[in-house]
Amino acid sequence: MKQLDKTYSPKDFEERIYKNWEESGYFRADEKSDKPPYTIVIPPPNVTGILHMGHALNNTYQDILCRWKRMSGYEVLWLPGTDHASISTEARVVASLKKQGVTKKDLGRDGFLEKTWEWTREYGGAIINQLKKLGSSCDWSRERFTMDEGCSAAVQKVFLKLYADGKAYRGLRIVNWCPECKTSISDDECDHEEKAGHFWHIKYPFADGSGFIQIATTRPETLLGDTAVAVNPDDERYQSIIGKTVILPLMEREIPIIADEYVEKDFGTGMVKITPAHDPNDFEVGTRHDLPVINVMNETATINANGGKYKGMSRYEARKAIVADLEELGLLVKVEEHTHNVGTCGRCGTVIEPWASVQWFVKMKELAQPAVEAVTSGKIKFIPKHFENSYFSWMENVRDWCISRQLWWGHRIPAYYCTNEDCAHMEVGENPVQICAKCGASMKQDEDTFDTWFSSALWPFSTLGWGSGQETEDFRRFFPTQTLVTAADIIFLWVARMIFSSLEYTGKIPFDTVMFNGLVLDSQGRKMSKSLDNGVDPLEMIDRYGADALRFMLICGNATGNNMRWNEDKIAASRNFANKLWNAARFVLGNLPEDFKGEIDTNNLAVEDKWILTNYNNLVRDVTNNLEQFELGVAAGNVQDFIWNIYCDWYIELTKPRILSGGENAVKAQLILVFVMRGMLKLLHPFLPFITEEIWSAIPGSSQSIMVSEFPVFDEKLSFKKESEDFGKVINAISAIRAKRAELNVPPSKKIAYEIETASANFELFKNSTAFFEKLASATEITLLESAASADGKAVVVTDSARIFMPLGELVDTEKERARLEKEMAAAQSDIDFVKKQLDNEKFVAKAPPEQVEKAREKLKKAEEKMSKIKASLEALK
RNA sequence: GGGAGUAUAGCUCAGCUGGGAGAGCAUCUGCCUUACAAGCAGGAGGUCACAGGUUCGAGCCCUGUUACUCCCACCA
Repeated sequence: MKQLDKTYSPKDFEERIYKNWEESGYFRADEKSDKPPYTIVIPPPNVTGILHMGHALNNTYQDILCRWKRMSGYEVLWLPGTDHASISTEARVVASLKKQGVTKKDLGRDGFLEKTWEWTREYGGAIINQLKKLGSSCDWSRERFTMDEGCSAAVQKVFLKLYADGKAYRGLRIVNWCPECKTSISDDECDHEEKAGHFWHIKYPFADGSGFIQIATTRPETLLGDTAVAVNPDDERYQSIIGKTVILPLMEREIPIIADEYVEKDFGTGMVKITPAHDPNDFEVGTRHDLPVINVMNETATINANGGKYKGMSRYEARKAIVADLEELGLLVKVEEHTHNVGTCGRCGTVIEPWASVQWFVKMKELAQPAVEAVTSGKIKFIPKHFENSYFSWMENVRDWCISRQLWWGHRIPAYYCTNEDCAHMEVGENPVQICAKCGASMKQDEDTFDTWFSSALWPFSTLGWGSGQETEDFRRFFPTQTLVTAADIIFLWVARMIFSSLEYTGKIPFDTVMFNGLVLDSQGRKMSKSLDNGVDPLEMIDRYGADALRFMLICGNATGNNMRWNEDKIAASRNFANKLWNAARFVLGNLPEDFKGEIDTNNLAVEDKWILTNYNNLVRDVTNNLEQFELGVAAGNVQDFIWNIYCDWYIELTKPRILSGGENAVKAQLILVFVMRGMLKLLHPFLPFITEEIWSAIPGSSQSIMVSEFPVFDEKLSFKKESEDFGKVINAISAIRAKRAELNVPPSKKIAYEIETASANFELFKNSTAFFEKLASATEITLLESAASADGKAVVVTDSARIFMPLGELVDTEKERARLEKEMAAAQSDIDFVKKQLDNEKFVAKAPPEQVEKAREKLKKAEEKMSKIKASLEALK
């Protein structure tokens, strides 16, 4: 039999245990199993990412669910993998190349991709090993990567289908352009920062020389691309000038004054310069009025040839120069301070330039509708439910999704264009197209790749073999998946897109429940971030406290979806709990006889055994309930409470007299101790997988891992309501004695003979509990009495079933006793008053549910019994 | 501008469909009681943000207010 070390030292076994699990194949899902499936696909971390607290929390949730379901008879597949994270990875490779003085262009597309694959192989996988340290029970044999063959095939298939259905289209649109990353990004990848700026008021002269109009702008450099000035059609002030033309300053271009609803009459001058190539709203106005789109910037946000003499300047240099020139011309009316929100690149922080360019889009309207329905109908549940609101509002206002990115690291778009500009023929297809079918010129593949989220959106089914040409066993077996666990910040980027993608391509929901984990904030309630350098490293915490402690700290006492603050005291407390369990196990297992074995006999149990079994059985019911409701924090709290406050503090202590006496009685107690320990270890295993496994393996008769043992089920045979309630009287009596002794500063070493006055029906119960009073209340003996004894020189404590007299001689101060009893009497009286008031209220009796009324009556009865005992005690004092 | 979350003990947070407020940590008192001082026993500590309302009964439901946080939109 294995011995547990004297001290709890998770470092000594966590790694070893994980290795055993992996080698035993317990993580592997069997696609041929006939158990019901339970599938979770991991939110794939960036392939070059490092484990942070958010991952730790998110994966702990998933692991708890997987381990629980695995033990509950499901064929569990937790499918892991990583995301190629195109823009992020590409940016990092570009940055590292830059240090060597090399650019993307120097290497060329193929060279760059080769370099990036190398990089991925070198740094990828780090996070996978870190997930293992946490205890994650992923099926590593099925590990996937968004750019592996299968996922890439799915991306191709989806795009071809979208194109064929007319749901993917290519067009000139305003996109969020990052001049640093030199790519478009979607609205969802765009952050907004409040920045101090200016409002420049500028005069545009009428072409006919009849004076000026005045517009205001925050971006004067876009003036170069103006193709109109707009006013509101209902604006009385400007009726007469609609249709006239003005001369665009600096460019000397004649542009019309148009009328469009988009313009707010009351804002600024009520006149807006229209720059279709550099503002999304202006672009729409331009489309309505058929205005030319004049793009004045290059991909680096420098002014291009359309910008006249400003060509070559950066957008900010041009802004300065233009303002100066306008001033010189006397066309600058005034400059106001103005703070406004500026879009920035979510990746690099550079100010976004709205930029007209040709991109691929997915039409969203048709896709969104069934995705909304899947959630309103309850086919997909969000936990907590309120996150549905943001999902719906996004879906209802969704705009077409720009899926092309001007990046090389990613899935290249399978579109081919004729190099003959006059022909401009385009083909989209699986196989490369070399020669233009129309004009015979050569064809060239689109240089762009897909948005990373385009492949992530397919993750729940692309990873299971969908798109490989035929349905795979895995896909049939494990799709749809069951639970998705993620943070709420990617509801739009990811969750929503998985839902509509899955419905569109597989015809099924991707998962039935989305469970949200909150954020782990720093101790001051701020987000952990690189720029603040306030992140707490999970690996360091695992190193110092163990993975179990970290997991428990993240889960226990936290409501699903709520943010939490990091606090190191809590992880220390979690470690202490593990230590407590460890030592309990050392005591229980350390005292077992060599040949320990046997079953508990439910027909031959001591009352305290029935009490612990009943409590344990209730725990099984409660924890199962909690897990089913996704209340993981409550579940963890319940198990902890049972182990520490019931099993350790009471039951182990209660069994000590039997254990120390040895023999048959000891074994009887040990059977219960071990039975309950096995059960509670199983209940705890999803939360603390390592320590439970380590202890489990030291229990005689454990032939296989706790991971594959059966999760406990509520068992009517283990419920002994009457005896359990009876034993509560003993516990109350012992507690009352202890409190009294503590109050009077009586050390445990001072043993006392107690007299217990109680109903004769309780005599046997208390008599059988003599050993407990000796052990837990420092009694030499107890004497049972049916009626009041003399209280001279005795302290008296009252429970609702007994009065206990403690001869303490000089320690007892009669006056103090009287004062205390009077205080207790007042408390009892207020109890009685409270319940009486309720019961005297006819409306309460009439309207409250009968069980509530009954409960109140019970309460009153007990309170009155207690009152009479207190009164008797007071009498006795006189 | 729109939406959401949070507000409960000194601190961090629980509190399920309404039935006299809970935990952990910290604090105080007493204990090395042969599993555990990372411990044991006992105690103190709360107008459940504020104001109304519904109800026999509100921390919980409704309305409004305040403070903090987050998301969406972006009036040039």
